[in-house]
Amino acid sequence: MPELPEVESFKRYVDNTSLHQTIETIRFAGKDLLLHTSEKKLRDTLTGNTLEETFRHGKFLFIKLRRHGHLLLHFGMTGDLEYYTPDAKSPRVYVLLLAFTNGNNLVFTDSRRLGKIAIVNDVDAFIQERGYGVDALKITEAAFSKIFQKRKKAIKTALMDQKIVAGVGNEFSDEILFQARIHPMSIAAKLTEVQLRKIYHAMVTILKEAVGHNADRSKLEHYFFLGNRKEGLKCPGCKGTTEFKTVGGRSAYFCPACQKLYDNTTAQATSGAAFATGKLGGG
DNA sequence: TGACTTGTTCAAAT
DNA sequence: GATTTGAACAAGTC
Repeated sequence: MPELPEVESFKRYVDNTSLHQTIETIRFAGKDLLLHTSEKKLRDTLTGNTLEETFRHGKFLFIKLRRHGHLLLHFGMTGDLEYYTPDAKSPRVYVLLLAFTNGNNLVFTDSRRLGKIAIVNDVDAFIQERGYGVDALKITEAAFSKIFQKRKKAIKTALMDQKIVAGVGNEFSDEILFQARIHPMSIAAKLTEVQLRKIYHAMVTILKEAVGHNADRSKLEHYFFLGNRKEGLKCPGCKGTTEFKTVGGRSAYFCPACQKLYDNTTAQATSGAAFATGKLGGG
C-alpha cells in the first residue's frame, strides 16, 4: 500500500535507474487508469522523449520529460515499478512499459488497477486544481495546527485526507496516532494545540524514518502498528489489548487504554501513561 | 462463495 | 458554499 515513504522510494528508484534515457517505444495496457489524458497523447508525448527529473507530492510521482510535460504516476494500492535489463524477463502483465533505446525497460504494474497515469504540463497547477494539501514532509507545525483546528471530522480521517495534508495513508495514520496517543475517532477540532503538535511530530518522525529506510518495513519493526495492524495485540505501553474500529469507512487499529477519546470542550483527559516504544514520547 | 481490504472520487447529506 | 460521510470502484486474500 504505497504511502508517502513508498512513493519516495519509487522516486529514488527511477532516479537510480531510468533518468536521461530515451524512450524508444511504449507498451500500454491501462486505458482505465488514464487521468485527463488520451492514450494518443500519452504515446505521442512519451515516444522519443527522455526522463529528466523526478518530483513527489504526497503519493504522486511526477517524472519531468525533456520535451515538455511530466509523466504522472499514482500507485493506488498495488502499483509497482521495476527496471529490467535485456537479460531479465519483463512481466507479462503491466500497465505501462517504457522501452529505452539502450534495451532496458521501466515497467509500471498495478494488479488491482487503482493507480493513475497522466501527462501533466504544470505540476503546481495540477496540485492546485485538484486541491491537494501540502506534502506531509513539507508542512510546518504552525500550518498543520491551523488546518486541523478547523476540521470537524475524526483525526484519522483528516490525516488521511489528501486535501488536508498529502501523503499519509491508512497504515501510517494508525502508527502516527498510536505514537501520539490520540484516539483515531477524536474530532480534529476538539484536540488541544499540544495534542496537534504531538501528532505533527509523530507524523514527521515516522515518515522521515521510513523514507530514510527506503520504506523497508523490516527496518521499522520498532514501530508497533506498522505491518502489524491487528486486533487483540498486546500494547507495548500498557499491556492492554488493541482494538479494531471502522473510522470514516476505513479500518483503524488502536490501543483504547493509551489512546483515549478526547474532547477539549468537555476537557476529558487523555491517558498520560508514558511508554518506551519507538522513538517518540520520550525526549 | 462472499466478506474484507486499499486510495480516490463522486454524490448525498449536513 | 463548505465540509463531511459513505458508497463505489477492482481484484487479491482468506
